[in-house]
Amino acid sequence: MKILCVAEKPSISKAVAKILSGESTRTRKTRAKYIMNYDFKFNFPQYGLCDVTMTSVVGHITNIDFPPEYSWGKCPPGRLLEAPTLEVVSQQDVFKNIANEARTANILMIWTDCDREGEFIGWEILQAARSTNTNLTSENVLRSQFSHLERNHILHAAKNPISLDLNAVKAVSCRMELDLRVGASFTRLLTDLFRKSSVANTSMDKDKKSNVISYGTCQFPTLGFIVDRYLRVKSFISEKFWYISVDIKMENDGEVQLVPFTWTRGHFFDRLFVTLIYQDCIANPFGKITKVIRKPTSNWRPLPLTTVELQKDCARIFKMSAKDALDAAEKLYNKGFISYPRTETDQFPQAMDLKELIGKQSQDTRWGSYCSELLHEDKYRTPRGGKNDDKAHPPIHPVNYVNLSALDNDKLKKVYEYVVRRFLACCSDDAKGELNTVTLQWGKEEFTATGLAVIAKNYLNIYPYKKWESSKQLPNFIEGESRSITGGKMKEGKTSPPNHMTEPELIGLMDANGIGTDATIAEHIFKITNRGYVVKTKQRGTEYILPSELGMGLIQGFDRIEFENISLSKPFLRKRLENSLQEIVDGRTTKEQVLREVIQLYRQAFVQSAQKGNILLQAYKDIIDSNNNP
DNA sequence: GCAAGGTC
Repeated sequence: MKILCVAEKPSISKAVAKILSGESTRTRKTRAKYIMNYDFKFNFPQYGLCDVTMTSVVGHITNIDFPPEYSWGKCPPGRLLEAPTLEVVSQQDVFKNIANEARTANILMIWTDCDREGEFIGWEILQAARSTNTNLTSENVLRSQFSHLERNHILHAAKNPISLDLNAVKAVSCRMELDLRVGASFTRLLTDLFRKSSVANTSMDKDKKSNVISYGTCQFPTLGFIVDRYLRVKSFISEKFWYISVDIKMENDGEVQLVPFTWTRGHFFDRLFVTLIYQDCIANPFGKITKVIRKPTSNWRPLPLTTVELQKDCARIFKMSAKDALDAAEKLYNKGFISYPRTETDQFPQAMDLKELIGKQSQDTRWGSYCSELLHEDKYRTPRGGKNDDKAHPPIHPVNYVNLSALDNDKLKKVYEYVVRRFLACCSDDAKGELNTVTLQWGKEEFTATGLAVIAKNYLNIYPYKKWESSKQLPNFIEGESRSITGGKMKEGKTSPPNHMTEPELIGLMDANGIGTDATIAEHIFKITNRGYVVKTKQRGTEYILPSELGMGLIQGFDRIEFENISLSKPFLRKRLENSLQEIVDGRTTKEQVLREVIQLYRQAFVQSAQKGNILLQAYKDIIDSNNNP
């Protein structure tokens, strides 16, 4: 019996082959870059001792496109919403390797990631295998389920396969088709429209880095977030507010200390209202300490690391772009130093031997002694678990030790050190402190003062990326005592404008709204930058993302058209599609149904956009004019 | 020359 196993990426096929074979494989090179075929024997309970070939693809091997008669310029762009589509093999060498190896296989076992895209890639692999071996049918195509590479987990997966989830395959093919139809039709429409307009042509050069004005179902909501924030900052009007604050003068060992108390009611925008309350208060020369509470508090260690968190933190701490952070993580992964960097999972599988991983880091001069403390002084704690599990990859963690000096560049060093420290922090205890809260009653109003004493830094000792420090200690107040009010004032403040969009905030928004995935969020930001829709600028050390004139014009133009039931610049439609895809997976609706509904919506929007092209152009011209004559 | 999704 011969079994062909195919994984989604080379690293998985290598690791799985190593586990199943007991480390004795014959390795064959292939014509496809990065891909090896591993031959070995394995005893499957249901088939006995089998000849196994384990190989992989490198992500998708096919893509969807239009036939040549629908290429750019050959048909009106709107036709692309209904035009036939083709499946094209985009990775010939990879496809051929599968086809070759499948010739003599009795069984095909799919080892792609256990997520939606993985299911589709599994289906692509099946097509490649069937191209030479039509005996491979649903009867003898198996799908193994695994979410990490721990030995027993993989052995269990090999022995308990299920079948491909065809609903998931349908859902992905639905997404692909919609993204292509909508993206290609609107891109051609916009590009042709702006090219015909002379004003657009002369003014666009400064924004333009590419000669295409692309529309994408992820690009535009991303751009929309940035424009939205920009407009909120620009149209912000500061408002005055009023509040009461109290200082109490205390003598502590001969030293005079002013203890500031804050009003529990915050602030009000009505000056007269605060004035009346204040007048009521100042009638009393004394206030009363009504409550003194000391209670233990903790500062929680971080959750296990996801891609989105890695990118947000690298932007915040090291000022790296999301793409640079992911690229660096990718390199570290390919060298075997860290685990797979694209994951949504923020909980470690129970069976994973985390202490072994900590042990590997003990040799480091910076964090090695901390590792020893964790392992030998009973300071190790099982990491907290978050709510996310992509069922495909564990959280990002260090796999092997490397000395920072052996890494090529600064970005690699920073990201590796961050991943290690984050992991060690996860395996440490929360920081502990004591929170002291004193409540003061003055007239009818309540005020509080708080003091924090950090008692044990614990994880913070290894995790310099977060600050949690003791505040000035409060003097000893006694419950029930009266205190003279030395500084009771009514003060004025004003609301401050929001900041422009930063990359970590944008990543957070995209993640929360389902725009893009862990693997693509960075690319979408990169793409709209490259298209000239947004620019990054530094202000006082922080990098902000601002819309360009073109980016503003596009979003405002689409908003001015006011489509029915749809917004091309907001995230709702993508989120709705995401829900529909899940319904396809759950069998509550069909791919055809979703395609019909969504295409219908976009067709209406397309027709209107084509008719009202002048509105789109005018919006852009208006932005340029207002910037020239502010 | 168009998308978004995998992965190197």
